[in-house]
Amino acid sequence: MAVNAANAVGKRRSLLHETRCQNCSLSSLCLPLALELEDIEQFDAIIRRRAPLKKGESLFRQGNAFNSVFAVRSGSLKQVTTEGSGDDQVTNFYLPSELVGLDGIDEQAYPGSVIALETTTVCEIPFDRLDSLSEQLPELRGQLYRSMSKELRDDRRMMRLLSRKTADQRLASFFSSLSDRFRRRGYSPYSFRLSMSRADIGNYLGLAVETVSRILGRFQQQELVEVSGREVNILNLEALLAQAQEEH
Amino acid sequence: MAVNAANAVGKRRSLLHETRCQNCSLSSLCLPLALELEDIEQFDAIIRRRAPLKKGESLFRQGNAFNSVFAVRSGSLKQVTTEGSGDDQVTNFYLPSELVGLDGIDEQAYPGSVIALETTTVCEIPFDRLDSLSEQLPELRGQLYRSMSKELRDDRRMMRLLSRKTADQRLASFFSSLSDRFRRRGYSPYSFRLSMSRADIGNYLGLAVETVSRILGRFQQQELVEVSGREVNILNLEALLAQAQEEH
DNA sequence: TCACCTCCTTGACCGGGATCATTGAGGTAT
DNA sequence: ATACCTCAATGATCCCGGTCAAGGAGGTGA
Repeated sequence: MAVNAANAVGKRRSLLHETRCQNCSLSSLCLPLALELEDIEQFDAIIRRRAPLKKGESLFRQGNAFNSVFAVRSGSLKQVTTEGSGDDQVTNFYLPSELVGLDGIDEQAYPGSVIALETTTVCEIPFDRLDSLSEQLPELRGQLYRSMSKELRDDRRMMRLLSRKTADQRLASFFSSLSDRFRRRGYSPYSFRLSMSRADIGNYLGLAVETVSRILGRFQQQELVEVSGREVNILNLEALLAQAQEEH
Repeated sequence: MAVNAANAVGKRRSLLHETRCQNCSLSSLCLPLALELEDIEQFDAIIRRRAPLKKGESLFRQGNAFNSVFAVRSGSLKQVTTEGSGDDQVTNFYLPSELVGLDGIDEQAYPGSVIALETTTVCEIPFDRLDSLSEQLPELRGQLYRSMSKELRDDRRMMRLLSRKTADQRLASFFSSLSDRFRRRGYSPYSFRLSMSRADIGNYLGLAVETVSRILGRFQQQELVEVSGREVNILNLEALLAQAQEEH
């Protein structure tokens, strides 16, 4: 018992240290992006630390009351919306520094479940506190507007992908986009591990799993990528980008 | 000349009268939704009146610098994004009270052109003024967050439509959604005029024009709707809704 | 009134990707 | 090891909706 208490204290301390915005390697991408050091402290003060989620655990479930948005700190998640009986739709993947839950503001409930694809840590940001802080900090407010606006833009891009692109182009886009997101986060844009299954990818891109498999095979023959299970090696990023943007 | 000047004054006066938020029949749907009367006046003060757009004229073009968001006052518009050479994509239709341009905040440029589908009037809301006003008026800020959040949610719904629904379901959804939007605005949910062409509808829904035509034909045979040119009569809204939501 | 648009409808055909079915491969508990 | 399970790859078949082609239909200007 005494040991447990000591552990708990030690754990809390290191957790606090690890998770202060001031020390966070993601701060140049995350919400506090535009803030001065002293403002970051204010922002930091409203953030709640969360125990890491294990693979498959949900951050929240569809329909849960909306209270907070979350910034991904490490790991990754998927957003899944269920309509009717068992017809799931993966509507987003979230990587570190990205904001989860913004689409719940309007109806004060989350419109989809968000599920960890691997061990994942997030920062919880109670929305009412964020809102009132954004009253005092115009930069924070601006950053919040920008985050939502960017998500809108990304959504439009996704719609274009879903309504106009072939299966090949969809996968090429998907890998290009992942590559770019990893690059921005300081990881290798050429070599990474997919945290989502083929089924998730297919569902997200509006394709059958079989199609995903087949096209990955084709991409390997064309020596665009090298895929082994969930390990991805991009061999020819330019060609992949070209594929992705090709006219029909 | 004198006559013209008199006309101009008269016109301006009536325009002012017509377009004050306090008198606007849309205020219960529009941005000032949550505001007290005196706050509405503040909000009203930052709004710029615009000359009506004629059919086919653009409110702004893709790539134009972002300065304002716009609230539709009457008429309707489409948002079109062009990528590469000539490959247009209709990403949205806007009806009265809806906000246009929110997806331009992030990159300070509009990601698509917005074009009037008929004679259309809009209220221009300079974003920097809106932002600073939102600092003083928490309700306005909340409403702005909600608007963006709602658009995110609608986008997710659209993605689901594009990636999982059959052509029939897409058109059923489209008509249901239009019907609902008209109802909320106090128009008949059963009988309305489409301001967009079949080509626009097809493009928006990710379908060929021919498919749109054929399915409209089928819907008429099934006595779900009655369509003559752009006049629509919904005969069986329940069945249409059922179609739209059907599992696969 | 006629020619000329643009928009819409309808028919015939074809292909990309879904679906169904089987096999392989990796991971884990017994 | 073995059995079991989930995930991925591959083959065979089918069908929805795209594409191509050819008319209507309505609107507009000379």
